[in-house]
Amino acid sequence: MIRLFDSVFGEVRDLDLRDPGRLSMYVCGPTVYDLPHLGHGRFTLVWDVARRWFTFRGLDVHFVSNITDIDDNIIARAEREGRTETAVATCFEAHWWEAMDRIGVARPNDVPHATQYVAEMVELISTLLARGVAYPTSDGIYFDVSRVADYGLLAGQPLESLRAGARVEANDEKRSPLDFALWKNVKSGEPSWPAPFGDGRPGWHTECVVMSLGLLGDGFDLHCGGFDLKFPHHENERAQAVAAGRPFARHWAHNGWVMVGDQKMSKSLGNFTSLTDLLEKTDARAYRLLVLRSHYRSPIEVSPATIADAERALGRLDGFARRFDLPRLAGRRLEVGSTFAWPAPALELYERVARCLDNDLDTPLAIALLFDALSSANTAADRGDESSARELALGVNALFGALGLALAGDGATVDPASAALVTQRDEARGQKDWAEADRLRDELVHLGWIVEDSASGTQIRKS
RNA sequence: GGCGGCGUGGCCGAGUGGUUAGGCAGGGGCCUGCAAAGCCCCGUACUUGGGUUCGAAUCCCAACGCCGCCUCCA
Repeated sequence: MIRLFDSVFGEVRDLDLRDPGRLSMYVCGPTVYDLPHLGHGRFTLVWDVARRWFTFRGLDVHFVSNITDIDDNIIARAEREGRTETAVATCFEAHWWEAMDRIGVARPNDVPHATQYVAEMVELISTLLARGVAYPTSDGIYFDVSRVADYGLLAGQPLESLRAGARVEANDEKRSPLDFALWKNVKSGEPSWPAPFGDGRPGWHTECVVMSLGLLGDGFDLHCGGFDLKFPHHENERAQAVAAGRPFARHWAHNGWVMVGDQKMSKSLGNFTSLTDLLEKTDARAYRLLVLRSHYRSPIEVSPATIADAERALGRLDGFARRFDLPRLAGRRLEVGSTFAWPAPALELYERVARCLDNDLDTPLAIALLFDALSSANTAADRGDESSARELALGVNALFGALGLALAGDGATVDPASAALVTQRDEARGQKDWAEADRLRDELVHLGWIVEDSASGTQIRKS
């Protein structure tokens, strides 16, 4: 049984699925008006890991994540740069997928785009108007939050206390500061779609509720996103579904954010680093390992120091993969646990790791167990027990693969000149000509190789 | 003001009422011609002050410090 912290109940609960064996999950995706930043990297990695693990455990996962391709920020950027909104969205969506590919985030089963669902949004807004839970103002259609009895469920506080903390908005026709725009009336020069209540464009909160229900159906299993989306975004999505009489997500899960120093990385603070920049100078797997080493609900510190730390740890994993010549797993493919043959020591490891991950995705504990197993395998190999060492190593590799972390066992191709130096060095060593052996090693190092001696002779790899 | 979270060894980062988290860095050792890799050992940590308990980093109370949401945000 998979258990996950549910944001509504504030506790870890059994994942109670709509259809046993099948899991429908929706993750709020990006608004494509700028390069993806580290926060995007974290949430996509967290939910990619979740999806991979659920799949590994045998669930048939239907994973949907959207692209918001129309909103104020896109319009503003288009205007500033003299491009069309479509051009801006297309450009940054391309950057998005490039980054996703590089950090090894598997593509969702469906990627709805907001602009493709406008007709359904218009329909929902019409329903809400007909039911009297939405009302027009001079600049659009608003949702009346007072009409949803349990508004504040996700925020964890009642409407009245939310209202007390809301900032005062000057000169507004809104009935409550908490009411939100379902539809924004067309302004000159801005893209718009026709609607019986006036041409315009949809509000952000309306997009996700329509797309999630549209692709996953009423009462889908799991709705995920960053903690900062819990309120008001998810609250408002839910409010619309409830007001329209449609069962919404059965479970809610939220991930912690990326910290820069002591502060949250956020748009308003302008302190974000683009994921694209990070990937320029870092092995993308290091970011995945960094994410895996802390719990998904905890904040993580991403800095040159923590990234470097993860890179060194990754180096150890890669050395392990080389030692046992492990097959490279976990690319675009989602692994399924039942397809692996688990020898006894590996099976025990799998069961222990599964206990951690099934329990609210405790990846840090799982990683700790995997590092322990790695040491055990090395120890076994050191004392000459090659076969059980290898069995355990294969298990470690399969489990890292399950989490989307490919251990790199395959070395770089060795050019003939370097290969010749290796041969000469082995000969020199055979004759105990240490001076010559050291000279040849220096030469290889100079060529950019890391030189390691082993029982089977000189091994080199790129540094 | 309301709601929520956090404070762990040099750094990152888990954790549970009583037995080793783990990684990285550092020190010592084994192995090795030397090195690298690997293995073994070591630092005996838990913001502060009370309390509950045979026993608390883990539960309760208080204090201090920090962060977040209530506005765009993943």
